[in-house]
Amino acid sequence: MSSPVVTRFAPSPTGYLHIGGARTALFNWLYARGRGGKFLLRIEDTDRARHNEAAVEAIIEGLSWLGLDWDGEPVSQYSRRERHAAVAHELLAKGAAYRCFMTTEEIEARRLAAIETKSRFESPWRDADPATAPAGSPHTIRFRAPRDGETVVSDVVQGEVRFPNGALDDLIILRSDGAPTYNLAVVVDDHDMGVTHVIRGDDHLNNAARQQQIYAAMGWAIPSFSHVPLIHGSDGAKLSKRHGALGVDAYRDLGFLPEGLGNYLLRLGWSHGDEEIIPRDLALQWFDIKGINRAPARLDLAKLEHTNAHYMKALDEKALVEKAAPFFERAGISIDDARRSQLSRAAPFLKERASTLAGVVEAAAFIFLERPLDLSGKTGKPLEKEGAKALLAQTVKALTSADWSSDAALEQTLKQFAESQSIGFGQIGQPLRAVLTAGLASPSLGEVLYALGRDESLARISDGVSS
RNA sequence: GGGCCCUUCGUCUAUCGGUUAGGACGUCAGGUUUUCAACCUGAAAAGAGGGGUUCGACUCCCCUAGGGCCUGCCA
Repeated sequence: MSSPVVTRFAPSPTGYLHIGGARTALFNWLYARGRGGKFLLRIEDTDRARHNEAAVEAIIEGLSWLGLDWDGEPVSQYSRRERHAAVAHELLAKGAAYRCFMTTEEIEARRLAAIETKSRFESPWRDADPATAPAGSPHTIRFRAPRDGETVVSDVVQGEVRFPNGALDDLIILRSDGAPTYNLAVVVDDHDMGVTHVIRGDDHLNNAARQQQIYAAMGWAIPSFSHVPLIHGSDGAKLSKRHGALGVDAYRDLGFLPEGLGNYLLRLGWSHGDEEIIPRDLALQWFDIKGINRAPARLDLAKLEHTNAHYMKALDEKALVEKAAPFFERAGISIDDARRSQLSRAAPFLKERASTLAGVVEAAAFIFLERPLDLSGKTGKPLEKEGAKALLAQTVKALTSADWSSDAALEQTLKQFAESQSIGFGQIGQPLRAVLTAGLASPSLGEVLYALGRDESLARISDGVSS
């Protein structure tokens, strides 16, 4: 019945994978992979200045990090420029395009005049006798777009969008240096690559009309178009640098997991009933273009964090330590074997309290404090209480002979100790927490002791007693 | 200026003519508690405005306002 789905992601190499681009890539990937189709990658580097290896690498890294794999090699649009030029000449031969000898100044003047008279911008060469052309002069090739009537783009997201042809002028498809322009290149490449579904940002909706005219002129089948709304910043304006992170690499460096960012991006502008947590396998099952909203969505960091926290909790100890290690290194805490084992003991409680990998570093700060801890000021206050230090000294004794194999056992020891002294847990808990963590945010005391380990814990308490 | 798109709680969204307009994040208030979180319970919070169509509109149509995209020998 229907032919296999082929989608593509076609970013221009800007130096990073834009967060909005990541979302359209995700949509394309899900649509293709969820239907046993192909997902292709093409770099829109028609403009020579954009033909830049490092920028391509950044996009590839971003996609890989997000777990979006593509079929075949990434296609460089630049490398296909001869094919594009050939199509331009084919259009010329068919009479669907013409040579235009206008200079930049002439174009500028005509354009202003067209706005002035509210008429369609047109090149005088559109209807000129080719014989009158100044032979050998530099010229562009323009597409001969229909003057009258309308072009109707049937968009899966936007519905039927009608463009009066009078508003669409004859665009240049081949520059005077022989290089193709974007609108020609996209059409030729999408056709040659067998793309069946074009899913892209709605900043291209207007282009779709022009592109459709080229498809028609070439007699090519028009792919299914889906123009998805752009992502906006928290103030509703187009996402830009002042809104913060733009590239997915920046979100990675902030400590977000690809699963978390991916889930968040998926829910931004797309929904499946009331579902919020949608792992990749369910996304593959559920994703459909029909669920995409028509209104632009704003990026909300708080919700991203919440979504990410969910995936943090799903990480096992080993993965958590592995993934968080670079964040510790960056904070100047090198992770040796001893620290690695402290971290993995603490992992179950750390991941409960951190919504990002960077947050793990904060949550684990109490573990890597250097002895002796700074107990000055408010931090040491619980120690000033009558009998607090004596109580701590007793606690050391109780803990020395305790079972250190689990946080629950340690918690139990502390509870029993408090009972044996007939005091409330708070009385021992407060000074103990002070000397163990110097007042930093930390998990339950059993967990703190277990994470620090016997030697470090007892040393910290003794430090406190003699402070 | 012209063409096109959009408009439900602060934010992401559900609703496909009949609902007390639902959920999630965030916020606030309680609970739990040895700190910070997490967690649990509850609350406040929305159909941009105006006209139609209809027995009945968030839902369909029109206008207005606001926002966005395009209008390049950029993509």
